[in-house]
Amino acid sequence: MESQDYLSGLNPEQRQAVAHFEGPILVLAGAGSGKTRVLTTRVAHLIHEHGVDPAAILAVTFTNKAAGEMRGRIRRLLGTEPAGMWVGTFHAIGARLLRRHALALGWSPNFSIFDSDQTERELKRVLERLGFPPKKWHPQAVHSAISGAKNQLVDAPAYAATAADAFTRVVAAVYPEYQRSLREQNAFDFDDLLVQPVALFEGQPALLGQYRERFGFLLVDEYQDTNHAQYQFLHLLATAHGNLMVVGDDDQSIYGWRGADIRNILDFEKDFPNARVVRLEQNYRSTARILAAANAVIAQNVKRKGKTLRTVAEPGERLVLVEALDERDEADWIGGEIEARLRPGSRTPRDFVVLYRTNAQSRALEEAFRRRDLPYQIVGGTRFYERREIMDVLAYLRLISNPRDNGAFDRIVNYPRRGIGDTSRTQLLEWAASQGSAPLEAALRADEAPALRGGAASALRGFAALIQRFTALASHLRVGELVEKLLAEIKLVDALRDEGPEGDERIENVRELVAGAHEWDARTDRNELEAGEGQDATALDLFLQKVSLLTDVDRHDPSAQAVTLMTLHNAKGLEFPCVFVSGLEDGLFPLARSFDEPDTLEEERRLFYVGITRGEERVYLTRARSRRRGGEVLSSVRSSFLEPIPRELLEERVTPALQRLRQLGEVRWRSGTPDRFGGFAGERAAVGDVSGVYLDYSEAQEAPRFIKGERVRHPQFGRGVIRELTGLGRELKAVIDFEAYGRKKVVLRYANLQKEL
DNA sequence: GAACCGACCGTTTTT
DNA sequence: CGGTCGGTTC
Repeated sequence: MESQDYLSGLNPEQRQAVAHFEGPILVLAGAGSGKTRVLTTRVAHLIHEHGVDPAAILAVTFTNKAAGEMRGRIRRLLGTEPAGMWVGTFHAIGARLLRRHALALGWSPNFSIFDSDQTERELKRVLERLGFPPKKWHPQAVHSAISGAKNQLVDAPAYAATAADAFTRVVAAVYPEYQRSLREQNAFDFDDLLVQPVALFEGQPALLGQYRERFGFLLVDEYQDTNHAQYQFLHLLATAHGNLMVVGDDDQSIYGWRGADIRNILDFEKDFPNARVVRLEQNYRSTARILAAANAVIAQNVKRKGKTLRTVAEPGERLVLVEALDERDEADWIGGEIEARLRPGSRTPRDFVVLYRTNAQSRALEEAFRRRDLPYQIVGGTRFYERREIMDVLAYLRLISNPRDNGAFDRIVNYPRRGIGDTSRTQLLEWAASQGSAPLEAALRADEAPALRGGAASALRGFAALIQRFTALASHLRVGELVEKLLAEIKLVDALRDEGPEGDERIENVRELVAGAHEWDARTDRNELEAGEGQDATALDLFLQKVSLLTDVDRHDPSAQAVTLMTLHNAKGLEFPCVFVSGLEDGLFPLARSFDEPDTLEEERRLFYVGITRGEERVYLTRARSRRRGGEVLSSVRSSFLEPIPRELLEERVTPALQRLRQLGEVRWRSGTPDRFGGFAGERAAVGDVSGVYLDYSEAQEAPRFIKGERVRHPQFGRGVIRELTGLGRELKAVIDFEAYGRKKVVLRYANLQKEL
């Protein structure tokens, strides 16, 4: 292969980036500007032209799937496997490092990775143990506080030093305990996969030196979404030689809420003063009209590096702006439009994607698609690996792999039922704690526990023996065989069948898991097992760690003949001929809470920008006049995000149902104005559907109006300050910090609040 | 020890 | 509205 072969198809800027050899480089790559191509081609170029050893390259991608694709494309460019190159997400790379060096940190290589669910269960246990009622201090909230701290590389002592109010003091107490119990269980949470490698490197300069030497070239995709821990990780490795290429787009930074720091990309040139900067502004994906709309939207943002996408593409069709009656009508219209455009040979279901802001919106769409028999695949929402039956099987596997995983033990000790109830379980756990041993160990010797009934004790022993037997099997069986043997042994399918109708779907899911395990066996050759990951990890360990890091997007199959349904967040990096962005209503998109802070509103807007720029040929922007949200019907106004789009780019339509309604004339719609309630724009309207006639029964608001931050007096609780206002009309609720009673939520209709002057 | 039933709660996005 | 949790009952 000659380098001009793969360089010839590139534009000058792309070529500049690809040809860059040593030193730091920032590639600001607009949507659809061919950044994946630049990344992969540069890797190929490094290897082919500069003779860089593939093993000296570390490439970070945003999803596992992207990692696989990148490796594949490089292989095709080179004609050989880039052996030894590391490609993966930050989390996967972190897990890989930890597997190699777990012992140095006090973990062993068969560690469990706790997902949010397991993390929150563990936090709940810790909260209880420390005497904080989990009802008052939500494990979820504590989790997000700890997660935020970890992503900022703030450890437990540092956190405690800054804890100021009641909540942070609780977190400060929980954090070290939680960390201790992770270690006790030989487990890491997601955030640890980023934080612990940094701790490892910082604690062991010699080891860091080895990796610095090994990874002479680093490449990072989606750099705008890195958080501080990831930043630190990269800098530890890259600062010495400076051979770091980061690719990203500040306009597509959408993960601020999980700690991503947009400053990482904005300040790259400060971090590396000698950095080269290349801008990719030529878009190859979308029509000129789609691009013009996207540019108009993103131009509203203040905090950006500033770039404008160009295209030589045709103007294309105008964007279609659709107004529907409600979410059902919206979904139905979308389904109808897709159906009408399906032409075998040209448009097929996989050409379409429907995007939404919140997962809850998928329900109406799903129903509409079912009614029409349109094939669809939902990405996200209830994830495959979070389904109960899957979690159950995985809990078995996790316990087999890591006998100290107490969460897994707890989950399956009595599933399928083996006569071990809460009482026996509690007794066992207490006894185990008093002995200082893990529950599984204790179960093995359950007959020595004084408090346990004989029946329970022997059931526990049987269970522990079963796990032990499979632990032995795991060292030489392939994962697929192991799972099948396990399922037969515990008779899970029978248990599921007994659960009645929904058991069938669960059985299907379990079968899918088994198939997945076999597939994984087939793809993972022995070399990888032996060479890559050290002697101590079994195939099962690797499988589990891999599975824990899989995301929904990884399971998305773009070749399946189905319409894709997913959140805007999940759509990053993907493209489709036809894109629907739904729910464009103030309060939903942008989401109500984001109105308060300009930064958050800008992030929301970037999300919209991401949505529009997914489209190649056609973009639809849909909204509903009223929408059911959590039991109440809200009427809403069009999203303010639509305003900057020039009218001549748009074709406005209404759904047939709304059309009919308009012809009936004279309907009093009291569309809500962005209000002083600080919350959802719009007001509650009781909408009755009587043969297609919608009536507005919303009530006059007689209650005095309150605003966020206002001082009020409550007949019972005394003085306080309004912190949050939610719900509308009669359902308006306020979260108030009372001077004497702390935080309470009250319904204004009943509370009889007075303004405090 | 398990099944059923009612109360309550939350509702952004994800590795 | 839907799901989870806790309590009650068999």
